[in-house]
Amino acid sequence: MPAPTLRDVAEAAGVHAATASRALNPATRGLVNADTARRVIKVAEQLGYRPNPIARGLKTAKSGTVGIVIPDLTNPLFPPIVRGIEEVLEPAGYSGLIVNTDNDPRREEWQIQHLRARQVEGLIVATARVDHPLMKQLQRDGVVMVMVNRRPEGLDVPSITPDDAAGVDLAVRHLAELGHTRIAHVAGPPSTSTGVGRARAFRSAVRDLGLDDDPALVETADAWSESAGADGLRRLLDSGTAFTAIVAGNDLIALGCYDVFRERDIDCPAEMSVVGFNDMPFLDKLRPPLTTIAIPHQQIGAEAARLLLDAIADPTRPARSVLLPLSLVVRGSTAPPAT
Amino acid sequence: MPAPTLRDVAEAAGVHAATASRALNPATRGLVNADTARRVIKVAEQLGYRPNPIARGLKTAKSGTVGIVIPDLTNPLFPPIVRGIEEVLEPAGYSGLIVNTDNDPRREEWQIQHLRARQVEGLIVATARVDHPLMKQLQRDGVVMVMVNRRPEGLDVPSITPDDAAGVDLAVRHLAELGHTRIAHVAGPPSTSTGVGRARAFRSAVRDLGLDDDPALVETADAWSESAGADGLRRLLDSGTAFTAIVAGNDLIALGCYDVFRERDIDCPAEMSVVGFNDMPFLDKLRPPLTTIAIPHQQIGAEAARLLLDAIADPTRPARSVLLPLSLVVRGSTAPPAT
DNA sequence: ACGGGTACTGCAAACGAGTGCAGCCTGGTG
DNA sequence: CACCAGGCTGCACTCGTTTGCAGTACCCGT
Repeated sequence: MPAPTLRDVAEAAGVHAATASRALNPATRGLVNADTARRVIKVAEQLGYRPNPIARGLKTAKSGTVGIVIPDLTNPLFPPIVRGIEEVLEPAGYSGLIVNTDNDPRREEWQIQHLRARQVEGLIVATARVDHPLMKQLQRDGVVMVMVNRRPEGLDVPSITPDDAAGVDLAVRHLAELGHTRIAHVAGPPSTSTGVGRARAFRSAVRDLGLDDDPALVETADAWSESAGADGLRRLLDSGTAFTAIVAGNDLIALGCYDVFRERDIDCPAEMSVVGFNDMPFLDKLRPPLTTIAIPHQQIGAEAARLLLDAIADPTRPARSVLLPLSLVVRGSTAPPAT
Repeated sequence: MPAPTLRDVAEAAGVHAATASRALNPATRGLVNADTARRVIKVAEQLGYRPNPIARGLKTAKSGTVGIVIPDLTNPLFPPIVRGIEEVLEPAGYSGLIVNTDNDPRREEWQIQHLRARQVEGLIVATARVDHPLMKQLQRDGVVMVMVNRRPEGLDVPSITPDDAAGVDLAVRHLAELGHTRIAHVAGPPSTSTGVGRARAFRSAVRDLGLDDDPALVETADAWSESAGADGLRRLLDSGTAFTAIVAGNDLIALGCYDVFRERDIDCPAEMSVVGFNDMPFLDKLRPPLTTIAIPHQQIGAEAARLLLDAIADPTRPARSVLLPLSLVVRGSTAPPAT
């Protein structure tokens, strides 16, 4: 038997479809006699009626879906964010459509086209680059969206980002307290807001704490990856600059540092300390376990979803952005410098 | 300006909406004059017309979406599978709706209800338990679905599973070749088909190779988790049974073993070898890097999606199931037994 | 008794696309 | 010249739901 429709319910309850519709919708229930409403609801339940969101969407121009655009679901950074998003979307009756862009702008554009064709009511975007024409375009088109994790510059869009500056400060301060004075930074790619932001924060933290602020101490990796991180550290080491600790742009870059440690027989943490960023899963299983900055991923997702729902409800509301506090997780990769 | 509709296109091309519809649909294009068709298509392109899948879905009772039911997206096992799924869904014009069940049957039921309400055309289910009444129910209801990774017993549903038996055999054989004769198994929970399946395969591999087939050598963990794995190994160790190598039910359980090694000061691999199962990311970064059985996750997902699309196209086609081959990845956690 | 609320409920028209059926025109044939 | 077939195109209805408007019935006050 096909799924019961609103008409079936109405008929069974002896009312017109319109009345049934009103009775079933909490917002319009007040318009119908309380008894009638009760009866309709009971019948609907008995028949196992489920409103057809497609038909509803056609009429209301609302699909009850939002697009979630991430570079790569396989990156352990994102699943918790997605969890957070769904956690708040779901009770609100929304579902998320997840797409991967593989960091490919063409693919991204295609995917977003596709999402828009599917009538998503909003977008949660985790693929922001510093200069991101597509995002500008979307904003002009009046697509409601919120950025997570990263954000483009000069674009007035709500965003949820970890408080990178505070995080970097935490890392540098920790190393300073251990006694390090020459601390290096292997930064993320300058095409990402997080890359430049953390680098900037690093310099200022170093200055604030009165440590050696030597430009030679910062090197940028050209991707958020292990191998790029390893390359970065190699360049740093080869340059001859002296340092006893490293703040890595993120955990993957820190992992790259581990590779170089092994390759060059550097003892971590005895000879060299390193702190990561993000607190990916399983970092505590490394040898040595990685000291890192923890980001409330799930909370980021949840907050982003909340912002998006707000924006959907009232698109005129001014963009609001949230900075989430981070925390330092001390494990085994940091120690006082060798004397 | 609102998105152009079929009517807009028709009007701009000077034809009736019905004609435009036929011209745009490759299947019915033959019904309209080739020139007219070309004109309509061109106008559609110029206006940037995208058919509204909601409206289309209403008429055709097809939503172009399939549900993907997984226990927990945060488990690194699943993202690659999801990638694989989307990889084949996407070119076929379908999208996937991902839901998490948290291994909670009530939640699972609720989520699946929700998916069905959203008119998904099929389900890819990764949460199968050995005895799974809900799946039986769904099958009776004629929901087309395919199982990935695990499968319930006594249910005639297409499924894609790794060839667990072959994988376990690979692991045991590897250890045997290194010279181990007393090999233990920390199995996954018996409520999952993979748990019992691998345990069964373990016993038979051990027998085949003529090693000690001692029931005391297998202990079951009551979850696929690190802590459950650790508990399992502790019980095994405390029982006093002697063994020099462990086949873990999966990588997380192996990770739990690592915890116990540290806790009891056991040197891996010198005193104890261990091999995992699944080849999660970052296993190579552990100390020692974990030897494990690699599963073609992405391929599993892709294959599952293909099966599902087939089943959607022709629901009468008999259930077909696929067993995917595994491979052994030798890293640092296995070595010859201490003499 | 009548006018004016109020409280419901039904009617019908949407939303955007797909589709059976009927009608148009054209060209060819007898 | 009449007729028919075939090739295109348009009409109108449908999918399931929402919603403005109109209508009915009832109650109240004057």
